[in-house]
Formats: sequence, C-alpha cells, structure tokens
Amino acid sequence: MLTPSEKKTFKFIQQYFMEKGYAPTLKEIAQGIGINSKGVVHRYLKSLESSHLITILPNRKRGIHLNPEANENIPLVPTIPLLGRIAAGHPIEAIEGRDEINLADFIMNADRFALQVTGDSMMEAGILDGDTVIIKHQNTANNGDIIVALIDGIEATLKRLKRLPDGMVLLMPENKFMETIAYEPERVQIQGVVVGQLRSYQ
Amino acid sequence: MLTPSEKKTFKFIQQYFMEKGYAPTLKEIAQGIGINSKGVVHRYLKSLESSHLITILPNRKRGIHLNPEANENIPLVPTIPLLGRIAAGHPIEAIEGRDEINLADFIMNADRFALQVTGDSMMEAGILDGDTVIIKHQNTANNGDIIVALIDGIEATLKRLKRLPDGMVLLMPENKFMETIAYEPERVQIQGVVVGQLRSYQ
DNA sequence: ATTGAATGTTCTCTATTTGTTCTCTATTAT
DNA sequence: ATAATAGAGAACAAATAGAGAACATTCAAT
Repeated sequence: MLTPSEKKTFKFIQQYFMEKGYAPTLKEIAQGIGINSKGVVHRYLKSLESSHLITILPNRKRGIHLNPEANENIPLVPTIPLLGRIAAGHPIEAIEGRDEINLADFIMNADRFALQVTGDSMMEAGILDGDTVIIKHQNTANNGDIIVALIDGIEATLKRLKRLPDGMVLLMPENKFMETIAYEPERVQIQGVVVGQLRSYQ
Repeated sequence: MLTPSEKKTFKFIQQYFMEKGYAPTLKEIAQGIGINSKGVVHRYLKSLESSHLITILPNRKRGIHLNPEANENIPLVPTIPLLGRIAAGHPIEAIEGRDEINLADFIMNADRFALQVTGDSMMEAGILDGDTVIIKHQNTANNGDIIVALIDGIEATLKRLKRLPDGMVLLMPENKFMETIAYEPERVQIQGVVVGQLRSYQ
C-alpha cells in the first residue's frame, strides 16, 4: 500500500521517463516532488521497489527501472496516466489540468455496448477492420454522426449519416472505393451512435 | 446491522477511494461526513470492520482496506458488453465465447501510459489527430511496431519502426504526404510501443 | 590509471500528522 | 428509566514526512 508521497514519486518517475527517455536522479526527483532531501527520496524508492513497481540497480546513477507487470497498483479506479501530448518533431508536452484518463468516464455507461468492426467501410474515418466501437443506444442521430443502422430490418451497417432536405437518408462510407447509398427514411432504422472506438495491438 | 452514520461513513470511504486511489484519514472522513471528532470516526470504523466491510491495518495512516465482497455494488472490473460483430451488409453476428470487454485487461498495467496524438502522421494506420494511444514502456521493439521514439534526445515522434540490414533505423509515417526518414541507430531511442488506441466522439 | 564531481546509500534527528483509547455529554426511541 | 446512537475532545502512541550529514560508488574528464 503506497502513501500519497510514494504515489507522487512514482508518477513523477513515469512522467520523467517519458519526457527524457531515462530515469531521473534522486535530486531531480526531490525537486520534482517538492522536497530537498535525497535521503527521503531514496526511502520512497525502496518502498516502491518492495511494492514491485520499480527495480533499483544498486549504486547506479539513474538506475531506476519501471517494472512491467506490477499488480500492486490495485486499480479501484480504472485510470491510466496521461503523460502528455506527442506531435512529430517536438518534445512531449505536458497537458495541463489532466494527468490521467478515467476509462469509466471515457466509455462505461448503462446504455453503451461494444461492437467489433469487420470490413473497411469506415477506414478513412480511422475505424479499421478489427477495431471495437462503443455504441450509445439511441433511435435518433444528428447529421454527421457515425451510426449503426438497420436497413429493411435485416442488414446492419456502420456508416456516417446525412439527411437530405427532401427527406432521403444518405449512408456514407468513409472509403473512396465504396459508394454512398440513399434510402427512403422508412427503410433505415437507427440503432445507435458511435461514441468511442478502441483498438488493441497486442 | 449498520447505523445511518456508519453507512454514511462507509459510503464516504468508497467514494474517496474511487477518486483518489487511496484511503482517507480519520480527519478527512470526519470532515467528509460533517463531524469534528476523529475518535467518533474511529468508533465507526471499528463497527464497519466487525461487519466485515473494511479491514483496518492497525496504526497505519490511511490504513483502511475495502473488503472485496462489500463492493458488489461498485464494479471492480470495468467491463462493457460486447454485442457482436458488424459488417456492412449483414445482420449483427454474435461472437461466441466473448460477451464482454474488460477494459482493465485491455489497457491497464503499471508500465502503460497514455499519450494524446497531435498531427496526422499516422493517419493511414487509423491513428488520427486527437486520438489517445496507450504506450507500453520498453526500450526495444520489433520491426513493424508503432513506437514512440526520441530522436537526438529531443524530438519525440510516433512512427512505425523498420530496421534495415545495414543497421539503419527507418521511422515510417503512415501518411503518403510525409516521408520516411532513416537514422543512425544511436540517434534513435525507443521509449515505448503502441499497444492500444482509443478515441472519443463526444 | 587517476581524480574529482556527481550521485546513490545509510544514518540520525526533528516535526507534524494521524491512529487509538479514553471520558464526558446530548439526543432519541423503546 | 434505560439503552442505543451521536458527538466532542483530551491524551498518548505511532507512522509519516522531511532535513541534512557522512560515506560509498560511479562515471566522465584528464
């Protein structure tokens, strides 16, 4: 069980690692968490090590390793540290005010469910074959929303929605090799709207 | 059976845990439930402990554990139902064996963190401007992995990795308007590998 | 190989915060 | 009246937080 100071220390190390690519010195950690004593920092590191969150290479300068599979961090809150913003050609830049992502906020909710996407019809919108989309269940949608639509009560499809002034409903794929199709409104039933998307590379 | 004050105390502790990830002090609980006396809080905690709702680590600061069985109402594992597979032109098809996605498996781990992506350099790999990528911290990577690389110790970038037989390192964007650049291996430091990606449309 | 500065390690000391155990009082329902 | 519930707050013990000195080790420059 970590004390707040130990948690703070751990987060600082993670952040430092990302920005610089190597571990901080004790002095840098001390400054980073707002104290002066290297000795105190060392004590915190020992504690983090016995929680298996880090490994200390004895006597090595910047000899701190972040441990891969550390389950001490029993996540009551499904969060993951958000370390910053990455853009080609710049150092990683911290994001003010937000330092973690709460997955519960991000996705979970009673009326949400997931679908696994097959096919490339939404490729150009960044939704690839194999991705999972999070759908909010609702029967209406706005122009431009990506929706799950049921056509003629049988076919299900994931498309971007556009309603024409004359009432026709366009279902537009995001793939230049596929065609937009127009339907009479009574043939199209909206089942939900895409509110999130996730992909695993493992 | 719990008295109203004890229930209030328990709920406060649960809430605090969700928000901070560690237990509150007696003083914080007292403030949280609107009283002044630490002693009174301690009495409530003893009662909660004998109801097996919590465990108290003696003399430890913030030494309160929530007992798992007591947390049925609060989802320990963040999951979302996986309803099936959607492909253009077919009804939604159920996926056997898997009926929910565990976000904790998906993402969380001590050596994972998130970065927010700026720019379109990985657009054709389905990673768009504004997306969040989940990075696993590691110093090596395989050909074809999408990595966070630090170039000359300064620039950070998200690219696909390819090593040439002659030792040069290619960092390849997934955008036909951008160019692959080759670096001497010593200029490129691998900071992590993309293991997941998420996007919110809200 | 030597040297010196930087860094890691181990301490002791101090202060503050927090947990624990009391006793005392007030209110409410049975 | 009695018991159960709520609360205040004092007194003490223990954990946490921090400073900083002293020494050991590493590492880069010479």
